[in-house]
Amino acid sequence: MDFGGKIGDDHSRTIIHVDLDCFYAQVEMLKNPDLKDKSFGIQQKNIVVTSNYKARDYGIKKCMLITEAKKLCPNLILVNGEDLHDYKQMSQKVTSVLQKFTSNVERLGLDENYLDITNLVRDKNNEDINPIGHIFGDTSELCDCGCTIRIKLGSIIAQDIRNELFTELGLTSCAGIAHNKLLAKIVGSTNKPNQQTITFPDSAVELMLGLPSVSNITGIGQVLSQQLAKLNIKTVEDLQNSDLNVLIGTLGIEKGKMVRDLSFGIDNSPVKPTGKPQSIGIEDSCKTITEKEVLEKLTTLLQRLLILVEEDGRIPKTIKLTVRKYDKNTKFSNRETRQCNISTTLFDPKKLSILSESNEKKLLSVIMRLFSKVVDTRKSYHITLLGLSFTKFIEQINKNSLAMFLAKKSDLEVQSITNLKNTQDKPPSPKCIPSTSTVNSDSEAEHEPLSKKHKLGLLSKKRPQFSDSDDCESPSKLRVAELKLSGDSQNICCPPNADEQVFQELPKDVQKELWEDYKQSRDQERNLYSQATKKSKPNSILNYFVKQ
Amino acid sequence: MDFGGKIGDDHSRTIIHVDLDCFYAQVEMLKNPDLKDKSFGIQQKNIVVTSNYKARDYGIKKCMLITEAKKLCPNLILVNGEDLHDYKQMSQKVTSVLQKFTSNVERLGLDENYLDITNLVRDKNNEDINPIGHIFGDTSELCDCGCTIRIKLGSIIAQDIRNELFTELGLTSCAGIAHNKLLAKIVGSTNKPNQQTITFPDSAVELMLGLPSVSNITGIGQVLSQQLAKLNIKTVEDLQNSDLNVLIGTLGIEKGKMVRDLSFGIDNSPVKPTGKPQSIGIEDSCKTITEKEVLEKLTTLLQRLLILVEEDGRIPKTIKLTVRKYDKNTKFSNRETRQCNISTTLFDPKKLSILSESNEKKLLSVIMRLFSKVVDTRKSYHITLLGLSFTKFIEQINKNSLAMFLAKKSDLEVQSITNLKNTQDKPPSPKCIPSTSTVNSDSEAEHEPLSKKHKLGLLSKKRPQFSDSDDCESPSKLRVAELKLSGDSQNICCPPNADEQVFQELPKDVQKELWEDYKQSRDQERNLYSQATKKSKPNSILNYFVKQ
DNA sequence: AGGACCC
DNA sequence: TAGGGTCCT
DNA sequence: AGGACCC
DNA sequence: TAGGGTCCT
Ligand SMILES: Nc1ccn([C@H]2C[C@H](O)[C@@H](COP(=O)(O)OP(=O)(O)OP(=O)(O)O)O2)c(=O)n1
Ligand SMILES: Nc1ccn([C@H]2C[C@H](O)[C@@H](COP(=O)(O)OP(=O)(O)OP(=O)(O)O)O2)c(=O)n1
Ligand SMILES: Nc1ccn([C@H]2C[C@H](O)[C@@H](COP(=O)(O)OP(=O)(O)OP(=O)(O)O)O2)c(=O)n1
Ligand SMILES: Nc1ccn([C@H]2C[C@H](O)[C@@H](COP(=O)(O)OP(=O)(O)OP(=O)(O)O)O2)c(=O)n1
Ligand SMILES: [Mg+2]
Ligand SMILES: [Mg+2]
Ligand SMILES: [Mg+2]
Ligand SMILES: [Mg+2]
Ligand SMILES: [Mg+2]
Ligand SMILES: [Mg+2]
Ligand SMILES: [Mg+2]
Ligand SMILES: [Mg+2]
Repeated sequence: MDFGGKIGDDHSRTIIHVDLDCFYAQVEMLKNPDLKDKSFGIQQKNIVVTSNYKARDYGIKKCMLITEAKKLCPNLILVNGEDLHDYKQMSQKVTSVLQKFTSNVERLGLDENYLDITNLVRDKNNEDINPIGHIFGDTSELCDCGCTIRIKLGSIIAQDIRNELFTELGLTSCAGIAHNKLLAKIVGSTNKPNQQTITFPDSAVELMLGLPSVSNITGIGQVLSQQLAKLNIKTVEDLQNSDLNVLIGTLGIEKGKMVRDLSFGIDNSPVKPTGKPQSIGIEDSCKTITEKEVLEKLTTLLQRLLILVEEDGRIPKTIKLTVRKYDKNTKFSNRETRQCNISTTLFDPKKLSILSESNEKKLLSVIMRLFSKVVDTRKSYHITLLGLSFTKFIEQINKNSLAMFLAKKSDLEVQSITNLKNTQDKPPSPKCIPSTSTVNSDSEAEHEPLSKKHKLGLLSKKRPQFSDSDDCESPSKLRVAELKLSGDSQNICCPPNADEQVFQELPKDVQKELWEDYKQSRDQERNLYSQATKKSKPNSILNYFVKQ
Repeated sequence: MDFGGKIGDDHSRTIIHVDLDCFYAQVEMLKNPDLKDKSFGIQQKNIVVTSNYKARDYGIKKCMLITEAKKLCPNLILVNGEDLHDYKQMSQKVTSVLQKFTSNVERLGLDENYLDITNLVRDKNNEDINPIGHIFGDTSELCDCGCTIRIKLGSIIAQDIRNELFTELGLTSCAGIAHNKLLAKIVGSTNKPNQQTITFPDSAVELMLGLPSVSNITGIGQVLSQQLAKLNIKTVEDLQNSDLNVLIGTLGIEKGKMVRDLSFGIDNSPVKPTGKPQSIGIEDSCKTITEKEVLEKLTTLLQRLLILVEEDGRIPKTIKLTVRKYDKNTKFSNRETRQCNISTTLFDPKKLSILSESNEKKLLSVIMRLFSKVVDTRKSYHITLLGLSFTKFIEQINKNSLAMFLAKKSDLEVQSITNLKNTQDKPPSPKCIPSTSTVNSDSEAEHEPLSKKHKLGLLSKKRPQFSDSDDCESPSKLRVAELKLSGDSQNICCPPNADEQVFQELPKDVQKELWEDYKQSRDQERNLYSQATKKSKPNSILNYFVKQ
């Protein structure tokens, strides 16, 4: 079943992975353009969580200690990024832009998205085209199953997408295009920032072998890496050459097979459309606070959380408290959580962010009750982190969620915003389109080709404006392009409650039949019965229960 | 917020609870009618899990030890009931019958179902009617919010339902009708077997006070009972008179409020439509088996399990092993479980119950690997129970599940099978209709008014046949009855992905708008883009990864 | 993965 | 205590 | 409720 | 190490 890892490698899909450049830093530069020509980092307590590319020239790394960063770059400017509110907001805008291309968009963290664009590039049978951007690997022998042209077409869509992110939101990004998620993500990281790269299935092994260690493979984390290290498997090559039975022996059949497949660049995991969040939470670490400070902190956290809830729009059903206690031998993360359901009536559906005074007291008392389950409040205690999050929400059925639903079901719907003239005949105008093919991997790549009038105020509600006389065509006018999808199943949707992924894999005629069945069926109201006149006598007596 | 427990008691719904009489025993009597005039129990290892009502006359209780049962009734016949296959099959048939009345049917165990029949009795504005069956409580002062007539109408539907269960499946049952699940279930148990009982909101407190102890309240189990006992709360009256703040103090706000509400008969929990099972499992206890017997047992369990899977029709994604080790101080149940995902390709979609030889070996090896995670197989061990279950399944989108889906969405659709003449003008013919009003609570109530020709062979595929000349009208000819529902929203369905319960609570016009929106929206295929010709140069070099 | 609940 | 299930933590 | 994974 | 998230056990 498993010869060298090549068996079972599905070439049928085309996936784009989009990763924003130094995301938090970009958002801060949009908020304060003065930062653009300076080296700065985003500070969260003791660490620089990310930095702009100018700062990276000094050797600043993500999640570096402030002290170390300052050693490398004494003039480093620090911008506080402990409140993720603005980043989350921008992140959602990014995903919304991507969802205009396909509804099958999966988020990963705040700055990454996978798009399954198979439907957008399928069955074109086109003449060969030149892809946009970088190509990883050898191109002398390419697979002829159809994946090659699809991936090349994918590079055009990726350019579209990145253009749109830039013109609509002012954000630069990287993209990777491949036949699976793993490869798309990894290949996209080979040319940063503000570039895009494709790779074809035959280069997968080479791509994977370029990774420094197995832990660089998405899905292989600390624990798995350590387990593999015990088997003397440290590099991707080690993993490729490992004995599958040995892997299965210690990792189980599931992880064993998966991990080895990954080392060959094989990854059949689907792009799973990300819906509304499963949880909304905030946390704040602190230097060992005691006793009554806890209530204050929690009150503040709750206020902030409620704003996020209001932006989300759903009423939460469950609250969870996270506590980290001071612990000298802090090897393991030692967080503890308690959760409980909350009354949905605590919230005013018209204004989720503001609780009545009494409801706020109630919620806070619920929270403190959770706290007393974690901490023996009779003794003294030292807390180093408090978190609050809501999980589970009342399902919304408003216009918005209905629209969301419709978007999900119409997976074949796509809007292409490619400016064909630009991408075909001449290099993209630096005024509206992030450069790609002319960019090298050196640090000069970081320029942002924004016109002055294109300053996007993050805090202003308006979208960027374009003058008609600009030499860049308006990207907001969506174009219906010329290539037609073959195999279009017009007006066929995945019936509700049906698994969309499964549905998409069904033969077209079966899809059609299922959809027609669904449409035709309508409730017959037969819910009728007649009066009855039969008498019956009331029951009596205490302890009337038939025992057993 | 909480004065005596009366606040927040929602009278708007009408709920029927159906509970089959001595369920396993009834099924065995259908399989072997010779048992009908004998006292017998259903044996599972050392216990009598249930018995027919003839046996109960001797004092046999559910879950009684065999030894004790034999003392009470030395001639007790024992029928082995360790394999639940036939009971599960019949249970599903019961639920299917009930789903003809409303799609909102919630299962509880194998022999109980709740039906929310609000839509079937709503807004009738009818003249008063006489309810069918018993009435619990005082009827001199009844609530005039509309709940009274709805509950009375509910008794007619309950009779319909019980008739249908008897004529279609040969099963007798009890029903309780009230404005919430708690009361419906409890009031139904006041007259057993083969009877039905209604109660009105004003009798709720009296009904609850008739329960011997708080543990008789559904939702209050061993742990909660013990916690309450520590607070000196043992009877329902104790609970009603308890201090809510004290309850909240030890149980938390959630459980505290709920438990006290329950003691007053307040229960706003919705009837949640039961879909396909979340898990399918079997287990077998044994007298401390060792070493290699385990593989044999597991092999047999797997064979049996696969038959259930085939009957379910979905391909499982996860397997779970349960192990109970021998433990002298067996105070707590000490089961341990391990689970893992399994390859969906192990199964032949055409024949789920039969694995290829190599796939069976693979699955068994997966199972044994799970076993070795629980048990240190190097030492000797003593296992007293092995269980295997599948959890998580590939979502089906076949004709069956589509039909299921359609049934769910057409919640207003109902088929009434009432023989109006029978219920209105004369006592039900004992030949087809389970007696109700003529039945007393004595042991004579257990008769089954089946004609000889009405023997239902559980193992025969045929439904019971009725001769045309029978004095009972064919129950399989569904009748459209005379009472029309007001407020019918014809052809309005709950849009997919929308919470049906929420949807049902929306104003009719909003429901209509949402449904119309959904229907009108159709995908616009705009998924088109053009070729691009832009050149780009292939990338190069090993260890090309932009670090960080 | 275990716990509490239900039949 | 059998031999099933559900949802929560 | 905690664990492993991702950013 | 911050301050978020996801799904599994
Ligand atoms: N362990 C981490 C990793 C990242 N982030 C945040 C900060 C980043 O800005 C953002 C995106 O993560 P990336 O790894 O994509 O990093 P950047 O986008 O900042 O930089 P790059 O240009 O390398 O993608 O998530 C974080 O909070 N904690
Ligand atoms: N702890 C329990 C309780 C019940 N059952 C099984 C045997 C019963 O036949 C069936 C239904 O449970 P009931 O409590 O409804 O009992 P019966 O239907 O047997 O009797 P009754 O007529 O009292 O409802 O479930 C079980 O296996 N374990
Ligand atoms: N065996 C059970 C099943 C349910 N409930 C009660 C308590 C739960 O709080 C409530 C919620 O049931 P849901 O099915 O709605 O589950 P969730 O609370 O998880 O909501 P969601 O469906 O949004 O996940 O039902 C219970 O007490 N015991
Ligand atoms: N953080 C994550 C999320 C998912 N997965 C992988 C492993 C899971 O086995 C697989 C399944 O994802 P699903 O969302 O399909 O979840 P389930 O396996 O629970 O299926 P179901 O949706 O039927 O519950 O995804 C992972 O490794 N890490
Ligand atoms: Mg990233
Ligand atoms: Mg990034
Ligand atoms: Mg990793
Ligand atoms: Mg029962
Ligand atoms: Mg019963
Ligand atoms: Mg109880
Ligand atoms: Mg368990
Ligand atoms: Mg946790």
